[in-house]
Amino acid sequence: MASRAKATIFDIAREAGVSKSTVSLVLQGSGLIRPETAVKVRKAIEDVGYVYNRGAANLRKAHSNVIGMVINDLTNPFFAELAVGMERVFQSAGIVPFIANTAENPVRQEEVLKSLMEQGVAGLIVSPARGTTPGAFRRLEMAGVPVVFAMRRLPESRIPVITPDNHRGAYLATAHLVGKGHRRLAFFGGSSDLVVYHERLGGFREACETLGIEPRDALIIEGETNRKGGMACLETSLAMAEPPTAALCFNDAVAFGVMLALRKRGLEPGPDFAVVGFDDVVEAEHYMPALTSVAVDSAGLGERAAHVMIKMIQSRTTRAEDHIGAVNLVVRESCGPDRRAKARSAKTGGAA
Amino acid sequence: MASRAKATIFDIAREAGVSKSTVSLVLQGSGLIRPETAVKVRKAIEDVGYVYNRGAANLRKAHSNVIGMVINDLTNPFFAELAVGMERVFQSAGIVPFIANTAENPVRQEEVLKSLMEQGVAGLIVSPARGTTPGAFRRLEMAGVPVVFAMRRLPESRIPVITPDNHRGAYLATAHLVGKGHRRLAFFGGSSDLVVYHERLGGFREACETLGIEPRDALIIEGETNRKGGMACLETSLAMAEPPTAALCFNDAVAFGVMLALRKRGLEPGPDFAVVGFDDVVEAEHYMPALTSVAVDSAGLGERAAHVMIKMIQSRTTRAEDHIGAVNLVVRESCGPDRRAKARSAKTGGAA
DNA sequence: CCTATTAAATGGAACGTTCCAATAAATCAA
DNA sequence: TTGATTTATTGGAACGTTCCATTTAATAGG
Repeated sequence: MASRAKATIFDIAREAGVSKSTVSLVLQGSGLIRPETAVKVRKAIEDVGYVYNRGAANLRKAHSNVIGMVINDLTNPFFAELAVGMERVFQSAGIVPFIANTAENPVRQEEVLKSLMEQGVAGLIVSPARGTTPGAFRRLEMAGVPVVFAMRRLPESRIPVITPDNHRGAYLATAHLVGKGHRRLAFFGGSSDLVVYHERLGGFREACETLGIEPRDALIIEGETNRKGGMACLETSLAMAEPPTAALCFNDAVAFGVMLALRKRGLEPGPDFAVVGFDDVVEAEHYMPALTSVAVDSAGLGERAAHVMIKMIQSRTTRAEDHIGAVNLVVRESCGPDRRAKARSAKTGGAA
Repeated sequence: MASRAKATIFDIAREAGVSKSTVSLVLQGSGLIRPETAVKVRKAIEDVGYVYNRGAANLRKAHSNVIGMVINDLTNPFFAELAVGMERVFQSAGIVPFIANTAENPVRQEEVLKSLMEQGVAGLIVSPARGTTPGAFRRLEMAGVPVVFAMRRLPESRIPVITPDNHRGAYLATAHLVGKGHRRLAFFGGSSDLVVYHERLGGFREACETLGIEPRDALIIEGETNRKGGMACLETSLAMAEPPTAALCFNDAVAFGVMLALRKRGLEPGPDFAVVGFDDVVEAEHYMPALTSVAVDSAGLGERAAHVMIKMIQSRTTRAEDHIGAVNLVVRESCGPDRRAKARSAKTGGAA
């Protein structure tokens, strides 16, 4: 119970009747010490209730084994998945990553980054907060700490990026809607301060152009990237002279909002108005109706980001190639039956 | 680009033409140094691209300002909320907490705890993984590190706990069901290796007893604490001779599963079978039908836990009082209308 | 039996900070 | 002026580890 002064390797040394250097060697698992000595030392370690002081060690050693993951919104399961994916590979590499949340706040992010640096991290994986200034990572670059961006990129930056293929995802989703016979489309939610927004919107626009949808039939409404934003977008669009009949949403949360708003108006998501989401969070599958969405495999991207980081650390470089992850459209029920074909019976088997 | 050897306070000292001690004082914001000197030093700090080495400082200082939060499942928004609540208060106290995820795995938890200790944390807030052995925190107690448990408690442990009033929550929910006219009830999901389970189940049982429900009409089915578990529980219960007409679920995820399974059988959650959840996650409000659930204010509990931790650190104690957070039943649509009010026409039991 | 080689263990310096005691400079009381 | 006091600044010794250069012990080669 009494927590007497913290035990150090000197205490262990005394207990085991060896020198501090020997203890240090044992701690590092060096093969230079006689097995019986090692056993003796390990017993002493146990007896004195020793806890390794990594701070002291890092003072002498070149590199720490701490990696920081900076996430913009942990309450969003989508980003939580990303973190979990990274953790998985770090774990198997014997590294314990520390996660910090910025709550989408650039000031907070600055603090977090500073703190992590002071802690002497070996590397940083960051999903930058919205509104991050381009200079925010200058200090890190100066310090030569390897950094990779996950899920989001910054406008102009040489830092390697791991993101899903947003452009293609949006293209696929839009093509799906056109294929269902829709001719007046909308892109709901998101705002232009996010690079992701431009990527997804770009895919939407390209699909419209390629597939012969007039620009005036491709409505774009910015909005919050949550349920509320989705509800607002739908209301706005339905108030127009020639409202769209289908929408690609910036993400699933927006899509859920749109479906909620439809229901509130007595419209049925799917038959009455087609909705596609983006991200394919777990909820999407269980919604009523199940949401068609672009799956991005965020856990997989997390794993990839972690691998890249480990490589960077090993090769002591601060550069790496970008990685664009494959996406695929998961078709469920929220786009209803084909518009031009006859209405099929309501019971569609959920394609997974 | 070139990351020349890390700058230390000596480099700053040379640059500013003062001694290292002066620099140290400036870094600590001591009022002892002349303002003009401080300005000079701060400029030098900026110029050399200095980053504070907290590890070195902690070696000398009494304690670090790092606090660890160990969460059993970050992908569960419920626990993510808890983490965010804690973060909020730590932030305003100038502390950057590090979050680590154990993915409900006691072995992983052990590693995480060890790593955090080695890092020299000043305190630890833990939501223990399922199946944590009672001895898992002995080392921490020996080291005199303040620990508080959040959301979950361990069977026998002197470590302070911050949890919602599970017993009362379950009691309220059960009473609500009885008040709606249900006489054959069920408790779905969870398993007895979790203390929370016993607390919630206890509330359910007490309510049944107090309100005159026979034990044989109070069905208890253990199961996974996710959607799948909920679906399984419902199936099992409906296969019985006299199936229940209402269920209190271990948590919202189970409740969602139950509702899903009901729909799959062509039954309407609410009118045909009443469902109450526990935790009141954001989704609950938006589900179809909206889920009646016991709100526990996890962010609030997180804040409370953080406050307790800060107190403990300041008063250098490892003990504190438990705190049981208030809960309240949020009534929505998943329990349908009153049973006795309506004619007893709709038979709910053995569908199929 | 002596020396060369290998194996095992060790002492000392260094890492970047803080803190204490000591100094130097400026101010005050007499 | 002189000593006492206050105000700013400073050098040196820790803190707990790692790593290098040595020392000591054990083994092999002749």
